[in-house]
Amino acid sequence: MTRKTRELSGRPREFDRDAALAKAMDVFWEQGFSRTTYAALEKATGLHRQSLVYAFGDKKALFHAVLQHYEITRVQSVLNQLRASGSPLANIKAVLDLWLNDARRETTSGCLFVNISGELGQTEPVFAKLIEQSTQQLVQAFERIIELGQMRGEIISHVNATDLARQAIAVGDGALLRSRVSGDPSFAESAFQAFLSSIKR
Amino acid sequence: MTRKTRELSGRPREFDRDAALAKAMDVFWEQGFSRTTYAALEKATGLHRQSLVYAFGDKKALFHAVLQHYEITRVQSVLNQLRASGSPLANIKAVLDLWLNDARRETTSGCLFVNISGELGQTEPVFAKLIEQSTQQLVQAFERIIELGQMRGEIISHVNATDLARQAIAVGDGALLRSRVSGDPSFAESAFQAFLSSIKR
DNA sequence: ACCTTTTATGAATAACAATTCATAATTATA
DNA sequence: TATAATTATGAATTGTTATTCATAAAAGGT
Repeated sequence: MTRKTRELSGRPREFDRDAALAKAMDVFWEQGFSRTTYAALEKATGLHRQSLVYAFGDKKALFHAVLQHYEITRVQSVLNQLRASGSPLANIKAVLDLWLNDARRETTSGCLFVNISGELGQTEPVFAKLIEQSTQQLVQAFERIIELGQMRGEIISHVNATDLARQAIAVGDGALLRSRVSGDPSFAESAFQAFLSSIKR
Repeated sequence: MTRKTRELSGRPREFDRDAALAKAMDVFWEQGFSRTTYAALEKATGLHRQSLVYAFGDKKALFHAVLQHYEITRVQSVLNQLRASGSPLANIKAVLDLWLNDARRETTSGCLFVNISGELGQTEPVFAKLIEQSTQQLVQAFERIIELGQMRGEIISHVNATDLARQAIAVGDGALLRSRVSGDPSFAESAFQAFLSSIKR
């Protein structure tokens, strides 16, 4: 049973829920779902496993909360960057730079959603749907900014904006994945460079 | 201990090694490494788990053999397609079509290497290196065909061939991953369409 | 002060999965 | 035909990990 807010009586929680979630997120980010153990979660959060169960439910429920936390803290910032005013190409470039930072990190490298996508596949519909929704939001935001860029003559217009938006996500996902496995961010740098150059008008 | 070839005496193996490997490959392809159990491998291959151990070694060794089998049967065919004579753009298109078939499959969807990349990360250097080598071969083959395409005027030449080659891999990996999670190949179709159109001169 | 509710924590348990054991079977060779 | 080597298969066993138990502690409400 997950307790959301403090309702009435009872011993107050000694730790910060979001801080614990952030620490747990790093573990799943690094190790995926199956390989993450409660021992690792205890070490990272400094909490007793039972405290995690009280606060978030079982392992799947905790992971679900982690995915939501990622969506709020990470995906949203990318969406904000895409929706910002200013030059469409500059906004896209800024997002690619955000992703490059993720590729360059030693631990928690790449994108949590990408890292676990292969592991989960279609076996966990709840998680798949959560990831899918974020992906669609990102595609839509890319689509809008690309359309704007096409209208302003910054971006090539002989390619469909929806297709270009999906390509952007695919390049991002694939490049971050490859850089994570190789431990070398230059793959992502290269791929992003090519993408930017090839859509520029 | 893995037995490679039939040397001398002893009871002969009743099953075909490569056929068993192909069946095992499908299980890992679908479920990844951690989630794959010997029960599932027994069911898929029709073999006793101990027979698998005799033939391939423990779970990691079996998985290693599976990865090599994938490299030989799948990666090589992509490489052949890229190195084929004929129009560079047509060759690239043919590879994207191969990948689309992988995206459209219900089971064993996507690319085995991509699917397990996120799960493994850098935790298993042997597997990471195997995947990395295949990736580099693919990048090189793309690079060559793209250079040729640029010389022939089929492909845009204001973008570096190496960067474009890495972008091609990134788009392929990312698109297959997204289509696998969503169960909808249209994402990959879209992304590939955009890639082809945007590199065409 | 007492009861109820919630959390903290050490310990137990239960489920599952990889590995190993033990034995029979099948072949080549001496 | 006896022996060594290898495989097939049912049955343990070992190890790991998520989950649950049990008890103490810390709050609010009456």
